[in-house]
Amino acid sequence: MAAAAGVSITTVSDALNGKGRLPDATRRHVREVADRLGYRPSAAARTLRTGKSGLIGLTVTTYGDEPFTFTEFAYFAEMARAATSAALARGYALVILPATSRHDVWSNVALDGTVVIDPSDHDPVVSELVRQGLPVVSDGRPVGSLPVTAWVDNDHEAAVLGILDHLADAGARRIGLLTGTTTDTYTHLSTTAYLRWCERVGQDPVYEAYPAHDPCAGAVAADRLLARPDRPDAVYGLFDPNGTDLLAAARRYGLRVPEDLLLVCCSESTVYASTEPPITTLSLKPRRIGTAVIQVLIDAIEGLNSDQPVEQVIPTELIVRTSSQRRPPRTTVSPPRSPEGD
Amino acid sequence: MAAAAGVSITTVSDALNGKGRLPDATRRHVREVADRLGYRPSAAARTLRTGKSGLIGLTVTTYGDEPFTFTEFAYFAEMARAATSAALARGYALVILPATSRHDVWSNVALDGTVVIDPSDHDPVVSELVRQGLPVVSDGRPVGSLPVTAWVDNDHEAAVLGILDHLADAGARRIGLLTGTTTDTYTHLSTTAYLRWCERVGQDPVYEAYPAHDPCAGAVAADRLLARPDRPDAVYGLFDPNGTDLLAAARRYGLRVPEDLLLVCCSESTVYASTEPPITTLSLKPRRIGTAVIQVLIDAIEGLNSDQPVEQVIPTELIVRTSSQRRPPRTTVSPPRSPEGD
DNA sequence: CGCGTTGACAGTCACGTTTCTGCATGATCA
DNA sequence: TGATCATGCAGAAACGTGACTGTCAACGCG
Repeated sequence: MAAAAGVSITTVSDALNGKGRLPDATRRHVREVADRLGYRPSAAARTLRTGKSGLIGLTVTTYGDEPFTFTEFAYFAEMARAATSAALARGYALVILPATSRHDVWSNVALDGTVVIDPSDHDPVVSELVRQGLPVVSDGRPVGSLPVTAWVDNDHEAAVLGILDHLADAGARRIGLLTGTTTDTYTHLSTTAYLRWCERVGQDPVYEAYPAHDPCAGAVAADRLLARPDRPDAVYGLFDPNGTDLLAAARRYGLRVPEDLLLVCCSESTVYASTEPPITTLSLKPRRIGTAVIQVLIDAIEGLNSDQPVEQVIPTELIVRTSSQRRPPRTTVSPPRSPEGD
Repeated sequence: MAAAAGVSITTVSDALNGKGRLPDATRRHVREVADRLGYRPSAAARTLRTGKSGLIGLTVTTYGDEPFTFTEFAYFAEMARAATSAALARGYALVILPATSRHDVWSNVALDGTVVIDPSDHDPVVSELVRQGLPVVSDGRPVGSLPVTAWVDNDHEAAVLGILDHLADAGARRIGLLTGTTTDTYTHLSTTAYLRWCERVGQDPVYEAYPAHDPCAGAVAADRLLARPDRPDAVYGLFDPNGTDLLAAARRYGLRVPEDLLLVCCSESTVYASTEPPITTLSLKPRRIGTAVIQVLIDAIEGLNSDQPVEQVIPTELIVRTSSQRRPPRTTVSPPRSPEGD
């Protein structure tokens, strides 16, 4: 390349990167020759020299045996898509990596930083990355003493309390919860918020837990919840498929929604807008979370705000539909209390 | 690192890579020191030296302004997940990249090869990659003279013909099609197969087309289709959300499914198992496609079968549910004719 | 005893950048 | 006119690895 343009390697580098002291004529000449030859600088060599690869790792911690759960819930897909877009806009690309601690894959790729979705307690991958000095930003408040650089999350407790109040306002006397058996932050915070709410209003908790990654178990748990002698007259489901599962279970037991059973579930799926009846959902705003996570991470990579750990709270949105209203449906959108702005 | 272990750089390299002629004692010693120091060989340097990065690009060509459509259809998410798993199992990681021809992102990452989902005609990114000598495998038969290394696809024509026969067998007299306005292979092949089938059996084509990336347009098109004076008594929808859209439209017009209207749509979503009624879907088996694409690509990268271009056809699966059966539903699974085995 | 062979490493180069330093050349100025 | 200085570029080091090549001792064998 340098030879073809009749200049030195230095001149080529300076011309293409806009550095050095070169007259515009030389710069144009070099670029022209580069274009003609289809020359592309080697990313590997640049990474080796500069120490920056422009790559960001993306990990979803999972509980099943499959290494990934992109498709499991719409939340992950939405979040990943937003993160990819945001990273790209700042010149970074996302590498999908497994949450397992198998070093061979992780150490084979030069990363500038990592996004971890819903990290578990004492995640070995996170510890290793932090030890290497790489910034790690998590989607989801880190459990225990996980040493992440920053995190972004919703206020899950406020969201659950808002939903329970909403259901109580709609006339619910005994609100049930469909929750998970896993120990991640989301499940934990949501469940304890529910229990505290029950205690406050003096209602006996009515809930069923199941392994959230098992779609069959969700349907069974929904059925169990509605088969109980202390059957609830309103249910909030923590996971995306709970809405359809609960709807099917209600149908089996001859319960009309919303007349006999009020229903809300946490989901990003649009199918709940056209179920019969449409189901009220809580959106965690994965697009905003994905974008925020990437911005914070890239800021850390580029040393833009290394003063203190960043903790960002994204408000949720309750999309009220027929399933949680005893009165005739109004298709309005009302956000729950959100502790902080964006 | 070399100094810490008291040996030369060469010895470290040989010890960690299992090469050279070293006694096991030295090998163990070096590995022990490496573990203790938390030493990881530089991926960038290795890539520069070996010319292999262990990274595979993944691109979804899109038609909207958003750079990605992972979440748009469950197909993409499933396919991407399977591809990620398969790549990982062979020591490769996936990098999500935009389908745009902006060079700056593409040339900033060292790729060993690329997976392109549903490439459009004369895709500039594909041409550029092939020119660089990188293997490119596409999900979807390439249009025109797109110079991909290999491709994997379903036999969309056979699938459509199978569905139309299935609907005709169930008593349909006039079968309609909900299709797209885009020019991708899937839409094109499916639509022409429909038109040929109509010609063969002597039925006037009844179809509505809409821009597939616009979710609102889908609902409108479904409505249009059922509002026509020559209203079909069976409809096949080419895209994932068509099932719920058509179901909602049928409800508006007071049409019972399957009594007044038979319904099939192409989807990977499980929601159609629990709609009212459950809807028959065609699965393109995205997991098998994603796995196959990665295997073919990595084989090409590693030079395992460079003898000839690989073209692989994955059979589809028709999941028959209530919506396409006039007789009482039997929940059986019957694959359509599939031209080749796997 | 001489010679080839093998084991066990160390030395060195090259991968393709970026970046720092250095060297001409011509212009400016005292 | 000689000193200073900006300009325009070339040279060379370094990034950390992997693949050769080289060296030196020990050893077997005729």
